[in-house]
Amino acid sequence: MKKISRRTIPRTLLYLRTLESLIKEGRYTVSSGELARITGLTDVQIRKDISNFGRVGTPRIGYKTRELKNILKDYVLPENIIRMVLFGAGSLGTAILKYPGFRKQRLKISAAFDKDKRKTGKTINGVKVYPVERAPEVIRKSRVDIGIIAVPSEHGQEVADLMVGSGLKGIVNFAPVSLNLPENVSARDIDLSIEFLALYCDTRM
Amino acid sequence: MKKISRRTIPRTLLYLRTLESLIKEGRYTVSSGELARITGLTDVQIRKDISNFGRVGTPRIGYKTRELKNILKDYVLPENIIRMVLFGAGSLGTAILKYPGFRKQRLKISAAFDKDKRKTGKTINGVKVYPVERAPEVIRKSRVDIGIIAVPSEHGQEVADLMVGSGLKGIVNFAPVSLNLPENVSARDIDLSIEFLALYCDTRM
DNA sequence: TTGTAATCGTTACAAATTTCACGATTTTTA
DNA sequence: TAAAAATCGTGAAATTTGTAACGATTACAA
Repeated sequence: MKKISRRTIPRTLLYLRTLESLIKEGRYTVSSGELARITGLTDVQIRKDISNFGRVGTPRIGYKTRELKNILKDYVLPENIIRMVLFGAGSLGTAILKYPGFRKQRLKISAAFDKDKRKTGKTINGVKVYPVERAPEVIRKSRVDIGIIAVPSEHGQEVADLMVGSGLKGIVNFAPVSLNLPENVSARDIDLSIEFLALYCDTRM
Repeated sequence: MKKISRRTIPRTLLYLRTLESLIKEGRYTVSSGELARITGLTDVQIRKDISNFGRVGTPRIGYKTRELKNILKDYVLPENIIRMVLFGAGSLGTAILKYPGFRKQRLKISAAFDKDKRKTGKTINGVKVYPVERAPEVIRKSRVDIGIIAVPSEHGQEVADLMVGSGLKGIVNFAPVSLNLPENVSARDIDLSIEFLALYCDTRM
């Protein structure tokens, strides 16, 4: 299995999203050129990315939407559901729990945790909110893959430590703080202020 | 003014965040090595990024936290407040309206818009929710820089068109759909499913 | 059946980004 | 005062990423 370059992965997920939308519209085929117009990337890049996954297109026609979707899925989607847990049932945490886009993807939030006793015990969008103390136990019991940090930044590190201690290997961190993590744990930081300010810089150049 | 490479901008914003935190702890100086340990980047990359902004460090000492902060600010933060508007006052929109990290940065949401008459008229965290029809008028009146899309994906494009029509030059798009935008409008897409799935791929490699 | 147009896949090329290596500078210490 | 230690800044090398060019392939039309 060919090694896939770091940046092609999110692009491939984007192709998948696009293909699913085209399939829903009833489209049977699509060319790299059209995918380029839709996604804002270039046709060459799309062909090159797809060539990682084998010779799958047909000259003069393009790609069969369903076939390409299935091939890409093999590389970037897991066979089973990805189980996630969420820390922090504030407004951001609640928004994540209610996010409708996870259902189609194979993403599922198994449990949520919060420090605040007024929030624990509730169920938000079908997900139970436990007190943080129960996190290690609940995580171990249900084979969780990814943890989400949606707590105030001053508690980010302690929550991260708790996750690492419970065996999680992937963290998505919405708290605007740099986490100190062991080598074998992957993280993805989403700092809204940085996203917005970076966009602002883009508009000025 | 030297041209700053695309990827150094978000890193510079990260340095700024880190410096502000160090300053709050009372630190006067910091070395590239320590910034590297905190942020997870390498010391060379940090020195090289900073060298874009002039010779500001002192050998054997490192960087003065306040001085470096002020210099970086000049390059990546605007003089004035950045005004933003939000489309979609659902749970994600509400979370963005309540996001506490914007206050320290120079980011301010001036107004929100929603289609749903049950949501309009309210005020969420001090921000008034208007019916979408009033968007062009409100945007023009208050010199807005950036628009945020937090509506269901099937309405993403129409909202984007409305934003472009109202003169916005930057869009942050949380809807999992590719927007068709004119050349002169910058966009940043944040698709939560893609973020989570990409992280999952990272954990498997 | 042959020619033509559209599109893919791939090799070579270019650009951007990161890493390396090391000289220069400054503080501290002997 | 001279040597040592720590750190910066930077040109060059290496790597990664993206782009261009173009031959190969296929469907379709004449």
